[in-house]
Amino acid sequence: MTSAVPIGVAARETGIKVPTIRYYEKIGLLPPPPRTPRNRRSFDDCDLRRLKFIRHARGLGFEIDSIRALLLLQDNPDQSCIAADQIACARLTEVEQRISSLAALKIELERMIAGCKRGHVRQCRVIQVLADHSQCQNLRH
Amino acid sequence: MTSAVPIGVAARETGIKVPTIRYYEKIGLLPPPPRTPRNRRSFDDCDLRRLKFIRHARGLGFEIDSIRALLLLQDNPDQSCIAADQIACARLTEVEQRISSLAALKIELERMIAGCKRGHVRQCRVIQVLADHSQCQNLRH
DNA sequence: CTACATCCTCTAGCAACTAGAGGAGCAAGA
DNA sequence: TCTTGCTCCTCTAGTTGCTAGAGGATGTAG
Repeated sequence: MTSAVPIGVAARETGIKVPTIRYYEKIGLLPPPPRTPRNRRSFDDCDLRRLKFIRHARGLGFEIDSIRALLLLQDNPDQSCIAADQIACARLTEVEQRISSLAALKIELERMIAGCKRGHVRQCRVIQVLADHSQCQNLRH
Repeated sequence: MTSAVPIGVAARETGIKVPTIRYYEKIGLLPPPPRTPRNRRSFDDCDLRRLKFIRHARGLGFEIDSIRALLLLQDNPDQSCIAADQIACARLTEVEQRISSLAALKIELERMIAGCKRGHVRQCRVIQVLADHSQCQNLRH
């Protein structure tokens, strides 16, 4: 009903910036929408749904290639969804690893900052720890 | 004593790849080392320490510009170290924010995956949630 | 009639590297 | 002697996911 909106409206509705929408079209995430006689892109509800899907997935940190795979699955609803599950699981693993490595960094940074007496650089614990990795508790980085 | 090593050895000692060391020189993080008569870079202990400092800071997620500032402080040990402290604190805040947003993503991904019955894409919860943001508990992303 | 908004295309830039082309010098082995 | 292999050099272009800007067309409002 409301279909056929220009790119600016599509951007407002989906929260994706205008150049980014064009970029998604260029890399083939979004099928090229039809053009008006004045050569303007004209997006329908289906395009908007697709754009929202992309935005949501990007918000969850999925890479463009994963999103491409997820969209392909969405386009073929009779397929098994094991692939979608795998992509989501892989992303979950990534997120878990990232969280644990950031947690370690947090501890290191806190130790650094706590040790700093706010005097001269010569005695600054932040600089000292950076200069000498062996002063780190956590050896993973 | 052991000074004056070529770039390959410097790379091995510091754990930074050869092209990356050249890159750091190019962007001015590392002063251009002297060359041998055969035009080879020759790194001394001071360069190696600086490279290790950079590697450690990169490992902690500091951006190049922050590292530039930290190195400048290290080069002037009589200055106050408040600036170093501020850079570290800013990084800590970033890390904390990143952790909490990743924690939210983790919950969302887990909910998604738990809801998936591994049947057809048509009923796949992963795809459904991506397609409809309102099904998300967490509205931050 | 002019200002403003919206759209179009195309190119170039960001961070922080990484990969590859194309070339040189030197030592050890066949 | 020749070849293989290692290290080094410079330079350019690619990566990811956009973002910014140039330069131009068209429509509407005042």
